[in-house]
Amino acid sequence: MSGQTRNLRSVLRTAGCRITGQRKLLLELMQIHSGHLDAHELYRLARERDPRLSLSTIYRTLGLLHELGLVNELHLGEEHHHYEIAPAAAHHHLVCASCGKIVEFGSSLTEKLTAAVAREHNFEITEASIDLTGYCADCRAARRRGEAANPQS
Amino acid sequence: MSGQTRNLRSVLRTAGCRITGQRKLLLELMQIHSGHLDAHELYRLARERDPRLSLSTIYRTLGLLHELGLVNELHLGEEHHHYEIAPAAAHHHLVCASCGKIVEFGSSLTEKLTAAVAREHNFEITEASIDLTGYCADCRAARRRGEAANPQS
DNA sequence: ATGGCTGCAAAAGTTTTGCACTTCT
DNA sequence: AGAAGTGCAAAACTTTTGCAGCCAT
Repeated sequence: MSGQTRNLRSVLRTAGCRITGQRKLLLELMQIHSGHLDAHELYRLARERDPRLSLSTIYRTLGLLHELGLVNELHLGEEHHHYEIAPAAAHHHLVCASCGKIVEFGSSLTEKLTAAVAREHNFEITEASIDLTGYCADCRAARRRGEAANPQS
Repeated sequence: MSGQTRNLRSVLRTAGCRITGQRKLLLELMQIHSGHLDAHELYRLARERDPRLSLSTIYRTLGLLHELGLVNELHLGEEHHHYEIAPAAAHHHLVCASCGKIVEFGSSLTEKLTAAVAREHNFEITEASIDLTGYCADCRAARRRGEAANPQS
């Protein structure tokens, strides 16, 4: 678990940033919940371990990590931002509208797509965000059985 | 111009909603500026014609139109929401990070992509949002000449 | 020791809501 | 007339900022 942690820390250090307890904690939490956290969720988790940690620190840290390219800022649902540790390989999101489950996917088609669009519109593309929404197999099955879908834990 | 307007109005009417002056105005503005407006921009434009119109009405109207599927809610930049009249054919967005220009694109590749992902993950996909960010030809040229990029009007 | 980082509190910005009043049908 | 819609003001919520003190380096 600490291989990736050390990696992230070294980027911070190289950038001339200090490795504080708060930053260590947040980095670790983002890795454990390798998924997609929003600021409040992260705040809640962090305060279980360090009750004095403030929401400003969350935002400042996420902003910093985002600037350094260590985390991505996602705009998935209708609401606020979500963040994820920036993956080495590009990937995108498939969201279940019923239970909120988020599945990551990657596909060679996505690269073909961005290349085609870049060529056609003479853009230099630096970021691609592909978010698909729909219903997962579980929720479709539950719906067929007349059950309510349960939101993700 | 009123062909599309009548179309939108009839959807409202069918849904049992009233056609008020405010709604007519907002619908018309969204069509004239067929592009991607945020709530404040729309508010500003609307008040030029009806200075009493309130921001709540903007949000309530956009929410209503969104529910009826007449407008899409976009989460392009980092900030607040943008809205656009829902196009008949799916299209997606290419945003210049320098001048803010938004280009719409559609591609048969996008449909292949969603179909492939749906099959692979056993999802029923209802919405696809593909947003590419980068630099347009103009801004790249300006940068080469050492000029600052001008934000879009 | 010193400058970056944090917590706190307050502000700024976006979106929602309660309520009295207006207006479409 | 009656219900849906609106304006206004206030609240809720997310995110940012100023500042005094703290702590990695």
